[in-house]
Amino acid sequence: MSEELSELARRRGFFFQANEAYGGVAGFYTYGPEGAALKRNVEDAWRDRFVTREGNMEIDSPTVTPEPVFRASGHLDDFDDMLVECPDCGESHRADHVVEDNTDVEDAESVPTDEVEALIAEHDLVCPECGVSLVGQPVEGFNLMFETTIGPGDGDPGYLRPETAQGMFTEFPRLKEYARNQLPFGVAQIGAGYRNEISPRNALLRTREFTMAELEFFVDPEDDGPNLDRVADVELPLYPVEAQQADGEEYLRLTPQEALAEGVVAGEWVAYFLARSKQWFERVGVDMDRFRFRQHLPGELAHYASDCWDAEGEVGGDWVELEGVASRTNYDLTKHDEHADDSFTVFQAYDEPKTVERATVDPEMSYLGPEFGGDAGEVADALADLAARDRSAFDGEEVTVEVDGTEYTVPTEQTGFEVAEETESGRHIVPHVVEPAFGVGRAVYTALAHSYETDEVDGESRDVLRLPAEVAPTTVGVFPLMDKDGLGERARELAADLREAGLSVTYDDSGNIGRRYRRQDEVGTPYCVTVDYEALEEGAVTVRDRDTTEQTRVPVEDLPTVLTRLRDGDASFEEL
RNA sequence: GCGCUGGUGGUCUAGUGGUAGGACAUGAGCUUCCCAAGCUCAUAGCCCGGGUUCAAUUCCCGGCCAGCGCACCA
Repeated sequence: MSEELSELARRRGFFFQANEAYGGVAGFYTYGPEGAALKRNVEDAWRDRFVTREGNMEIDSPTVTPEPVFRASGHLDDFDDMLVECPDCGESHRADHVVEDNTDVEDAESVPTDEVEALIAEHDLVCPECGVSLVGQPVEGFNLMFETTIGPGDGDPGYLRPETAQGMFTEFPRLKEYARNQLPFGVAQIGAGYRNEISPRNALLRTREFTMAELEFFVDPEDDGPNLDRVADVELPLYPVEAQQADGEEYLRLTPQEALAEGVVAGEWVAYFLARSKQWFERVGVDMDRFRFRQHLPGELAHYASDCWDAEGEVGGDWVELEGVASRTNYDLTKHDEHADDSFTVFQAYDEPKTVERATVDPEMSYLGPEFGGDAGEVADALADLAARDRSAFDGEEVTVEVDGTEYTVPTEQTGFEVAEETESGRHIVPHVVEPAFGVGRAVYTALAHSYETDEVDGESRDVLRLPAEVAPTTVGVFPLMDKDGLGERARELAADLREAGLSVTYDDSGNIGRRYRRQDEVGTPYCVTVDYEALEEGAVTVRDRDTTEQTRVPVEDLPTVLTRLRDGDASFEEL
């Protein structure tokens, strides 16, 4: 199955290994003419669904990203695996796991590699596979991010982004302004991501450079969720943790409301995006009989996620992850708020301003300065913290605070302590994020695999890609029945007219008519138009439907409208 | 990264220590004309490097790539 599909993909120009003229390198693919058109159409459909129709905004941020961003996001640490190889059997093991499993060391992942080597020597650890000693074997860090240098010389370290999401997070301070500080709002991006996979596999399914389409949807967790009535009729095939642990293949088929009511899905926005995702996958050609949402097992969750559902499609007997809908909580924005200079919060006004009592200090610095010298500033900060935390500490004559292990005692009258009423009109919150993140190449591959069929027409087998008309690389093939008696000229003219009307058109006059139909079947062209003698006389042509191979006559002047409606799903072939 | 298998026109393949044959596809011509028709002609190939040899696409070693399994990982 996947072999046939790869062969078709190569032969017909959907996708193929990149740089083959130089031997090629694993994990990189070029989309050929058909594939690039298909991919673009899939992306356009995604943009239509998750940007335009949701009222979200789209950005386009750099792929090269400076190191501090990933230090903040956690990718520098958490995308870095320590590997140690057995000298005897050659197995590679996660060095931190070997240490954690055999010593009382916890969180070995955060220990430097040379110390991990020392730990292995100290405890005389052995290969979990064959029992040979690992002492003296080098422990090597392997970070899945591609590293680069920004600028000349040593420059600044940078990385190719492993996800587009960080672009939405790092630019959040400006984006929230564009959203006029109103939650919820969503920011989307379609673009390349990079992961230096140890072992790229399965054509487009695990590559080192790949296109993702990600939506970061920022919400106030205390606000109401989406209007689920709009997706009330969508049935979600859910495969929750409990079902997986019971080793069952039983899926729950629930609407978003039911899934929430029964506690299967925790978040309203997650439920909403699962429904929208399912609709979108169906729209671009994923077979709903080979589709499910699988909940991440606890140990499977990424470092930033509290809950995650994967959209999966079955290809060749394996389930392929197509999308992850993750609750990223406020992890990322909080991290960037800590590490970066700007503020990653949104001011949420209360319905009614609140009056609160607040304990504050206004220390007399002309006293603290001479008394504590260079530590005076920190003492003042400590007093402010203490006031907010425990106002009773200021009841006596003196107040004592601790800074870096040293105690400082200050007369209360010098602290400017007071309890005052303040009016609060709102609060600054760090929004939570719900993230539907799609692998575009995986969606394209799965749509191809699910569309690919071999059937029989008049006893002859034919390969056909039953891609939805909306995403098919070419919408219409135009053929002269024969290239003579003016049929060719008329057909070329018609092809040009249809292109002018915005349709993707292929012209073909080579070989007999049946062969030309089969060529278009193989690349998934949904409609073919043939110019015959009657067309010259009556001004009507035959339109042939890919899936049924049936034909009907349509007046030439109606053709641009009819074909456009067919492509956009505003009409069906049977209605013609 | 380890193991197994493989790498011959665009695609799929046969075969050989003396540089290769087929099928499909593609292009031209004739013919035919609404579902892969026929004939003629044409284009086009032994993954890369090293070794053995008079001679390597073939044998050996290494590499790269692919598929699968393991490991790793979204």
